[in-house]
Amino acid sequence: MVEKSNIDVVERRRGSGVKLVYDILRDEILDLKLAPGSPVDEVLLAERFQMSRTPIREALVRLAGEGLIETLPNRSTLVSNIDLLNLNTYFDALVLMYRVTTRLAAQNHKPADLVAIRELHGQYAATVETRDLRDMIAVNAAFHLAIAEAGRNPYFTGLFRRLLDEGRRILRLYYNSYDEQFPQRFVDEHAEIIAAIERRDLDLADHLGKIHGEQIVEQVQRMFVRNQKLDIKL
Amino acid sequence: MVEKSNIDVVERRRGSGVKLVYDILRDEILDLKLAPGSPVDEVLLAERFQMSRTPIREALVRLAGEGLIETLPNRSTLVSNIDLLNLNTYFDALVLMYRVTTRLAAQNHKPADLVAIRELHGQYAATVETRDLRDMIAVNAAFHLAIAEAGRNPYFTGLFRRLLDEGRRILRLYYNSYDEQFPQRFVDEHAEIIAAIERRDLDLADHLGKIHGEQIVEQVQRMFVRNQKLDIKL
DNA sequence: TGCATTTTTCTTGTCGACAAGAAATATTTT
DNA sequence: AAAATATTTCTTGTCGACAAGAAAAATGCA
Repeated sequence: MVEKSNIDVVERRRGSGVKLVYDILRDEILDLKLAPGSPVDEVLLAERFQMSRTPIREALVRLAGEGLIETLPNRSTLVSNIDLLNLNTYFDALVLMYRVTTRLAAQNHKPADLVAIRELHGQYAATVETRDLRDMIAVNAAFHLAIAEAGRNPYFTGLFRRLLDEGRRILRLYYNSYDEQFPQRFVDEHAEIIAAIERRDLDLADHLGKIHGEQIVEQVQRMFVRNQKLDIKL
Repeated sequence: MVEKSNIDVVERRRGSGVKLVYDILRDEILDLKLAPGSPVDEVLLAERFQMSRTPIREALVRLAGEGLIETLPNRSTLVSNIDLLNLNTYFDALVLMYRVTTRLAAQNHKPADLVAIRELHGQYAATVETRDLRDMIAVNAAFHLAIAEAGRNPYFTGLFRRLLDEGRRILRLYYNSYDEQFPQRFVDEHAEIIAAIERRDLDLADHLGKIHGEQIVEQVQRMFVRNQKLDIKL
């Protein structure tokens, strides 16, 4: 009979460790399981993931490249803070990317893209029913990313992905005050956007993307103001 | 008298090695001193820079994060190829960023920004006189980046920087067929852009940015076609 | 000779150990 | 007791060595 050690030393494929650590830490940062400003200790991570500091460090370098962590030379590395003072620059970029990606999707999409988009649209509608915020944020991001992919411009898709990631953190900040009525409206707007893309109506797609983006922005700003009034520390 | 070794073992500040390697390799890639597709050997680089593979690797991970090199797992790492088939998506993104950054600069600039922009404008005019293409490309990029900085949206600035970097590589491909008449026109257009920014005329700045971007695109496309006719391998 | 298989080589991926830098703590000096 | 200085501690940065994986070369076999 094979003896099973109580410490799981998992056999990993060479090279997979970095991706594992990167993916997990990235999710934990974006879901605010790791609070902004909290320290990221290489030695602790090495113990936690049962590997040496080298692959841990590589994952951290990648995360730093995306701005998710910050490295203070010779001292420590921290989870990046969310810059709430410059939220407007974030919103500017987000709305423009909503417009551009939706417009390009109307222009460049192929039939297979619409299948994928509709699939995610259905998933989003389902998560709205369950009222699970984490799923809603994730599926909504995936839905809009699928539209961006259909637009076939990797430069825009890349920036959009980063903006949606940052949005995961921002939305999570407002978890409690999340207004439960607006998701249904978003489902309808998503449907309109899909229709415009399918009809290849570039200007309408652009316009709907703009409205949709601006409504999300407005919603977040309202939550922001309300939280400030409630004196919630950010 | 102090004896000087013929091997320069330079005393470096701890942590500076990565930045050194990163900066040099980045420049060499963007100036096409390292040809797209050519191998990047960690051991060779370690010997060249007189340091161990660890900091070399960290620099390479960062370059990979920006898409400048590609890593084939367990095998080799290469300088990324320039995707000439999808040039149009590149141009789409570039023109939009020209527009957006110029518009935002008109909206958000402060007096100090204009000083910096004008300084680079002067430098650009000077490099046009010398007809040194490498300087022209670099200073032109710096000029437009300064405008982007004045727009104060780091998301746009980041994407724009990457696009201008990629442009360094693309322009260098066409070095020989570079048309010597258009730089002077660009100097004049730069002056118009500065004036629009100073007047805070958002729509005009946007429009001029668009025209300027499209003219660069047109120029590159013309060179592209001419090179294809001449049967130059790309 | 032509093809499959084994061996070698070459490059990357991972490790454990040590050094350097900065902050925190302890010590000395006035 | 307060300030300056020395020491310790803690985390990151770098190193040299070795292992793993894949391609290339060499070998064996029909």
